[in-house]
Amino acid sequence: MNKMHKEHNLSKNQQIIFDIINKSPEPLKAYTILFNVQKKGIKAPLQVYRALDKLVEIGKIHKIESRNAFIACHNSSCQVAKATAFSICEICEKVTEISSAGLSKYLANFKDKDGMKYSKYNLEFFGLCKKCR
Amino acid sequence: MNKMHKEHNLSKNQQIIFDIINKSPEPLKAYTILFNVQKKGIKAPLQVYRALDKLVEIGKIHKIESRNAFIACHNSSCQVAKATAFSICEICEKVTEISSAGLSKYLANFKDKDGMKYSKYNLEFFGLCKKCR
DNA sequence: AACGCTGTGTAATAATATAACATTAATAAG
DNA sequence: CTTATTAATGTTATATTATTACACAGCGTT
Repeated sequence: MNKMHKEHNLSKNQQIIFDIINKSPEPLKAYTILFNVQKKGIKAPLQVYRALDKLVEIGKIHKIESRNAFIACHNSSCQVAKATAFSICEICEKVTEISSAGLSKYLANFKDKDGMKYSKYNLEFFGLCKKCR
Repeated sequence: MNKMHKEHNLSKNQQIIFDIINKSPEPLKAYTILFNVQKKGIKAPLQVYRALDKLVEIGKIHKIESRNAFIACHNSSCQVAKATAFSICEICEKVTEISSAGLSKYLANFKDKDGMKYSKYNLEFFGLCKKCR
């Protein structure tokens, strides 16, 4: 089983929850998702959180830490679940995933005072989006 | 006394809570703080959260978003609570504030695809600290 | 069949954070 | 000094976010 890219066949719950996040124009919170999937038989928070955990792990979605919300990855299947950057509008709360080769290169190579490099990072920029300015 | 910037005279509750965070070698969570200050007459979560909000606002402490925990600012350059960077050890959970002129300059000047600059950012690096490697 | 692994279902509860309202302290303006 | 205004406090209740614990089902491997 030597595949370059392991295909993650999503399970039923994972697929349901991914679809909802993927279709949403804005980050969704866990309990918002729960509310939206109760008609599909997912009744308990844990069912949602388990799917979210897995989806984050495999890079299909990202968690916006400052908002406790989840957004689908649109970076052509972020093999970089480990290197995420977002811009967040402080008025309308619009969140956009930043994909900048320069930025990711800079951060991936960043070394601290002790020369230590890091395996993972999350960056959140805040400001006002075009509309809100 | 060297006053480069406006002194914020902390209120009673703010001072109590800042002292605890400032003395702690590790980030503290709101309810950990609450338990630790109940002997000093602070009884309710809201009293803690209000002090935390204020302390974050004036840059005396920072919130580690991925951990829901608070750490004192030891970086003379970030009286601005607007540009924060941390390294987090995924094993021992040690958190260190990064102060790198290069990094902060790079991020402060970062423009996205639309040429937009941001007023604020928070960056969290993850990896293993020296001890844990 | 027995095992290990992943996923599911359910109930209960823990942990994190805010709303609403009343009061008091500190500061600024007349 | 007095009043207006803002900042901080105290208290109760509640909202929001997330996990623990336990039972079981499906599937591929041994």
